[in-house]
Amino acid sequence: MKSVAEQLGVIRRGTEQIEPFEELQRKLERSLQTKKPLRVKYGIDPTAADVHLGHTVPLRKMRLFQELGHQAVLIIGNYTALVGDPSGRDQTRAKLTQELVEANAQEYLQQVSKIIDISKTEVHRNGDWFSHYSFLQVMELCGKITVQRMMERDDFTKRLSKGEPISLHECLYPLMQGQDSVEIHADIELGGSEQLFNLMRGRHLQQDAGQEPQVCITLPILRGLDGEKRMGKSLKNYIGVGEPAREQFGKTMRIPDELLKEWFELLTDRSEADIARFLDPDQTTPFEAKKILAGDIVTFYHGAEAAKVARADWEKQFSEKQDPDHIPEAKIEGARLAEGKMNICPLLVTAGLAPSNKEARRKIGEGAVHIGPDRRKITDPNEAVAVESGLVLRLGRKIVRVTIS
RNA sequence: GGGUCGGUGGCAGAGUGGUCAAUUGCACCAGACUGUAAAUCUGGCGGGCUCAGCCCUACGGGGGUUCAAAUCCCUCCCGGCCCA
Repeated sequence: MKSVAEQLGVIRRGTEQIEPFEELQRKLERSLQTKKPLRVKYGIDPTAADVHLGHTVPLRKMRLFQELGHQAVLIIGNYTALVGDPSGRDQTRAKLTQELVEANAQEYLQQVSKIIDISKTEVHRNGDWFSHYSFLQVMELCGKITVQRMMERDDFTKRLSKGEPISLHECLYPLMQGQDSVEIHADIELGGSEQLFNLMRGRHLQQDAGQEPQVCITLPILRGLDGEKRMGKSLKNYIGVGEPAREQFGKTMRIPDELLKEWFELLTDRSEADIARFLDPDQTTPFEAKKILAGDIVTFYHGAEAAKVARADWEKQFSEKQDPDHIPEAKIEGARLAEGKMNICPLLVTAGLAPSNKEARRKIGEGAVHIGPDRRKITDPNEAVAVESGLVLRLGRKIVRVTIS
C-alpha cells in the first residue's frame, strides 16, 4: 500500500473539496497501520438506463480508491430513485415505477463496470433496508433535521421564491442518502459538488448513530457538450459510456475549446504536465488537443485500436471529405423496394437519418442530402433512388451505409 | 375546506371567437464560413400525401355553445398564492 502522502496526492487531484481534510488524513493513516481498507461509498440513482461521462467523474475517483486498495461500496438507489433527488433541480423529478428502476439498475451495473472493478465492489440496493423501515423509523429519521435547515438548501430556496412546488417527500431524499451511509458504515462518500448537503447529512446521521462520520469528497460537475450546462440525459448534452467509438469521438470533437481543460482533468489520467502542453497553443493546436482528448476517451471505453480507427475515420470523413472506412449500417427491407428503387425521403427515414418524411424533404431543400460514392447532392425530394447494398447516404454530418435484407 | 390566479409546442413566454400549426427568445437541425470549436450570416423546426396544394392531430382531460374555439360555458384533474 502506498504511503499516506502518496495516497493523498492522487486522491486530491481534481476534487472540489474534501470535508474535513484532516479526518481523511487520519483515516488513511489508521487504515495503513491496521491494514484495514476504507469503505468508500458512491450512490447512483437508476433514473435512466444510461451512464454518461458526468457520472464517471466520481466513479473514476472510486476506481482510484480501489487501486489504492480500499473497499468500494456502490449504492444502487432503487428507493431514492423513487423519491428523486432535488439537488440542483428546479422541479420535482418525474415518478418512476419500481420495475423500470430495477431494469435500469441492471443496465447501470453493466455500464458502471466499465469504470470500476465491479468484482471487487460491494453493491447494495438501498431498498434492501428502506423497504423494511417502519413508519416509526421514518419519523425518527425525519426528526433528525429541521425544516429551516432543509429549506436553507439553495435549490429549495430558489423554488420557494419562484413559487414552484416542493413535495414533502423530496425532503426525505437527503435523509435517505445519509442513512445509506449509516447502513453501510461509510468512511468516505463521493459525490458531485451539488451533493455536499446530502453528503453532510450522512455525517450527522452517522454521528447520531454513534458511528465515526464519513469524509465527504466532492468532485466538480462535468459540463456537457454545450459547454455550459451540466452533463445530463435530459439535456441531451452527454456522451454515454456505452456509445459506439465513432459517436464518442465525434461528440468530443464538437465540444467548445473552453471545455478541453476540465475534460482532460476529469476524464483522463493525463498528467498536469501533459495537459499543460496540450493546452499551450505554441505546442499543440486546440484541434489536435481535442483529437487527443477524444482518443483518450474512446481508448478508455473501447481500447486503443478502436480509438485509432475512430480517429482515422473521423479525419477521412471531415478533414478529407471522403467516405470513412467504417460506416454504420442501416438495414433496408428488400420488400420496400420497387424495381430496385425507393423514394429518397422514406429511404432517409428508414435509414434513420431523418425522423420523418417531412424533415427529410426539408433537409433536401436545404442541400444537406448527398448519396453514393460521388456524393451526389439530392435536389428533388421525389427522386426514386436506385438502392443497392453498399449505397452510402449522408444527411449533414450523419452517414450510413445501406444493406438490403 | 374557502377565496383567488393559473395549466399553450423541449424550455421560457405571447395570443383571449375566425387572418393560429399558433408572435418572439433559448435550445435543436441544416446551409455558407471553418478546426463537426468560437463568432457571424441564412434557412428550418407536429405529422401524412400524388407536396407552391390538400389532409390529419395539437394549446391539462372530458363535454357543450357556435358556421367557426387555444380563445366562451360546464365539469374533472393538476399547480401557485392567501385564508382555515
